Amino acid sequence: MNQNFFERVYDVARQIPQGRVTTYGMIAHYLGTKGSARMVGWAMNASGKDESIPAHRVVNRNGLLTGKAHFGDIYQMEQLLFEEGIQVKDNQIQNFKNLIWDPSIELISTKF
DNA sequence: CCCGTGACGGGGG
DNA sequence: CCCCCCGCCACGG
Repeated sequence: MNQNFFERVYDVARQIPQGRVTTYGMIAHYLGTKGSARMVGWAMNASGKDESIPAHRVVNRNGLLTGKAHFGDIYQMEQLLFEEGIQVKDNQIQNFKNLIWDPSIELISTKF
């Protein structure tokens, strides 16, 4: 089940619509591993070279760009979001609540 | 094998 | 608002 974990994370991440964002915790919760938000972050870390995975659309529960240090340069994550119409100020996504895309709500539970 | 280290999050003070 | 603690678990030293 664990080798699939990263892939399951990536499958969810790939479905995040442009201009929307989700959180590590929401993905973990959707996958049924509520307490493993950290592993979602680890998965994003490992996804680094795969450009089909929109890692910039995954932020922490407060809408902060806590993962920006892992992109090419420290402005890359913010830049990618900006190109999708998302405003960021001091690492904080503006209008965060209205941009959240929660897989547990937005996706039909087709797991299995 | 033990241990520190996190792109995290919830709870409590 | 701030801080600390704990659960989580893959990975590297």
